[in-house]
Amino acid sequence: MMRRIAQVSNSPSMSRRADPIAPRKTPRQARAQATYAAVLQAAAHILTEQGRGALTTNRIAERAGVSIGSLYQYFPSKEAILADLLRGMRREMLADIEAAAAACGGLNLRALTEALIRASVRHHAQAPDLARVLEQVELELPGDPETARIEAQLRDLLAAALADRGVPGPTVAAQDLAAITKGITDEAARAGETDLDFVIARAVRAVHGYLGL
Amino acid sequence: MMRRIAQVSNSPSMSRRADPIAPRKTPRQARAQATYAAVLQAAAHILTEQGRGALTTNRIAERAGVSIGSLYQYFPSKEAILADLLRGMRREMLADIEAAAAACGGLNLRALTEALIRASVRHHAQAPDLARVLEQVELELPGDPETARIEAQLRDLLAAALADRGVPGPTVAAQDLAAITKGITDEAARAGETDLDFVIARAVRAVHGYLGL
Amino acid sequence: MMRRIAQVSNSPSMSRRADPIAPRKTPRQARAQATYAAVLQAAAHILTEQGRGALTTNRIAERAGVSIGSLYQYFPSKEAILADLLRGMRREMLADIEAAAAACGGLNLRALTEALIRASVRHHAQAPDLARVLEQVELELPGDPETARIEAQLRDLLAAALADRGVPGPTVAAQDLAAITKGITDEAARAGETDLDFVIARAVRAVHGYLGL
Amino acid sequence: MMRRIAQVSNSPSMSRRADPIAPRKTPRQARAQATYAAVLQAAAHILTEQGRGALTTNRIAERAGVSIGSLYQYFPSKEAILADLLRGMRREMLADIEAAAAACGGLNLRALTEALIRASVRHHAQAPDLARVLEQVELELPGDPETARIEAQLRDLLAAALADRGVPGPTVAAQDLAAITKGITDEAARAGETDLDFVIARAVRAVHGYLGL
DNA sequence: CATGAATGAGTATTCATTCAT
DNA sequence: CATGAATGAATACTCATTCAT
Repeated sequence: MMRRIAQVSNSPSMSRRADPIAPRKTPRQARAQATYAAVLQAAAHILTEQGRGALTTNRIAERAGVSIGSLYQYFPSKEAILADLLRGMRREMLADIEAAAAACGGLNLRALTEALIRASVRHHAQAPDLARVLEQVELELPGDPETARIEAQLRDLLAAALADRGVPGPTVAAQDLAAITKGITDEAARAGETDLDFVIARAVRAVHGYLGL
Repeated sequence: MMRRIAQVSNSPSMSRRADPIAPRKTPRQARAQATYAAVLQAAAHILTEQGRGALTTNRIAERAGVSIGSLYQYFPSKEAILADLLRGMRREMLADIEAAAAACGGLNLRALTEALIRASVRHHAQAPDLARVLEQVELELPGDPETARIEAQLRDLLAAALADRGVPGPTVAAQDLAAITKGITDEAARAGETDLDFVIARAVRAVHGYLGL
Repeated sequence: MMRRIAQVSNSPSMSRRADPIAPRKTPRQARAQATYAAVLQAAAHILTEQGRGALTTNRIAERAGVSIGSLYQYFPSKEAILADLLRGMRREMLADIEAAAAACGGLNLRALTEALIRASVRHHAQAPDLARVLEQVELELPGDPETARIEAQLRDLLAAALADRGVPGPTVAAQDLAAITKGITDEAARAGETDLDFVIARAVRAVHGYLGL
Repeated sequence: MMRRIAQVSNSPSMSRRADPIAPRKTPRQARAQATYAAVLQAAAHILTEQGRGALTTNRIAERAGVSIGSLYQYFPSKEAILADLLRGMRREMLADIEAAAAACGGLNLRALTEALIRASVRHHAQAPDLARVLEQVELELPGDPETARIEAQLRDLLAAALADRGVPGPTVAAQDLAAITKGITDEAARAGETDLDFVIARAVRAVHGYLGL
């Protein structure tokens, strides 16, 4: 699978002081923007290459070519950096899936699910290690409302699309569809597979079978 | 899903001094056996109740009612404890699946896959948090040959069973079957589902669809 | 006890570059004066409301509505701000005591001491927290000559007044008079007392007793 | 004034885990006892010689000839060390004052107050800097119940003794007696005085005057 | 063998201060 | 002059591991 490292284009909008996870302040000047992005980039790199255990704030700052003090100008804690990466990943995923769904407006269930799975696998395949780590991290992180909102939107989008096509129990079906796709993709990545289309085909077969198509 | 905490009856067979993950020495006497098991028990408890971040060797020793020195008599490092837990979990899983497969000797593909999925979901459901954490841990741990061997056995067992019933590409199919089951089970656990049979039914539907049954 | 927050009208007279405690430069323009005063105000507020541990230069600047850079235009260091506050407090105190002493030109010892104690307690009571913190700070601060001069003036003023009325050992007596007043006032503030006149009465009784009146 | 550095014989009795100020665990072995005492000794030294700003945990450990890890075996935080020193000082003070009071069982008010003042000044004079710093620190520290209890005992002891001798408003009088003594002693220490008897005489004069003797 | 005291490298985070824009 | 981004030494505290008793 091809790799493209990170989703670093998050644009924090408000300066929320009390929240330990919200970004600390909005970078206004160009230099500040660069620092902000560099920190996220560096964190993503370290996570994918060395794993969560190796993610220390000093290491992030060093890799970002930035002082530890600068890092803390923009992120109130290490967890805030992780939360930001996760948020960015979810935002991208939602955008991809929304685009795919929009492009399938009038299509039947077969075509729709295939398109969604294709988008999903492609997305996961870009940075499978990062995705896996961030999903692990999500379980320990104090929930970020923005992230929760995006995830809810994703679930609803999927469930609505299935409901439109007359799938019974669309909520559970949406969950299982996502779970099947994720399961097959992760395991394939772990096994070192690189042929995306093959992975997609198998996920599609499982989902279509699950839906009785 | 019901919970049953731990798989603590691992009995390491050889004393391998250089290996940082292999158990340090075989406890032969009763008291030693008890200490050994208590450490694993304690580690499993802490992992499920407080998460990986809370797992410290001192805490394990305290919870096990053992001195930190004694802990290090039996395990050369914290990672060795985790590796031991993982090994135990895999051993159990292999045993369960082997039993299920043996009981299905002459059965057709439908019945076989259902039995296997049932065993697998049941297994995961016993201690889903522990399983999840240990699987995360596995990615960072230096591979333990014993664990690798068990996993290979599991894959081969599954692949062989599928091959026997004429499934094409049995190795990939085995991987996907496991991935689908794991994906649906994990996501169900995360969503807080407790109706095991419902989860099993959905996994079976997906797998049967995948296999074209 | 009533509270009035700060003594912020210090007007530094000379530009002494090498001294780490002397104000950095004389603000001549109106805006500069305002900035200078705002910084002192902000520092006093933070000290009284949140204590010395919360006094950071960035926080001072923020509260003063001034950039951190501007703060350092006028004060060479955080200690300089504290020294300036202390100086201001001592100046006020000297002014109050001088006024009281002047008003008592021909009075006898009883009346004089009572007037001085009254002025002193009143002064302390305006901002007891700030006074206490600044006195703590004084012990750690490299001595500021201006402040030292004011304190010497105070001591001399008191000693002279006592000497004029025939008190033997006027220097020691002056020191003790101040110590008694400060001791009783501080302890009263700490105990949460609010009746200034009661505090004054007790200090007067002790001092008069001490002086054999 | 003579100096004798520290009150290091505190003997923590119970292991109270949640309290951020209570000692962390009771040192059982001789080596542990030594470490515990060395930390307190070192902290007292640094406080008196370099002031509170210089009191860092690493510095304490270094001066104590102990690793930073050992320090944290016995004290859960830096504040706990300060609280322990304060507690020790209060314990000593209470013991001294109790002894003095007991020795004055049937004495009249003049003799009693003189004895108490003598004890108090002597106590303060042993380590006046340490006493001052610890009293400052007390204001910021989360209150330790043990310390509060001792201080209450001290106040009550004094008030009762005064009440016994017919002093009106014995509680306020006790507070003022202590305040006067402390005020004169501190200021004398600050002025560099070394003649304890002279200090005592002046405090006695003020207190006797205050009490109308 | 068991104990638990001791170790110290490593971690997240703060804050006084500088300097390019 | 004003701004605020950047700096990095310093701080409190943790935890895997060792070793004397």
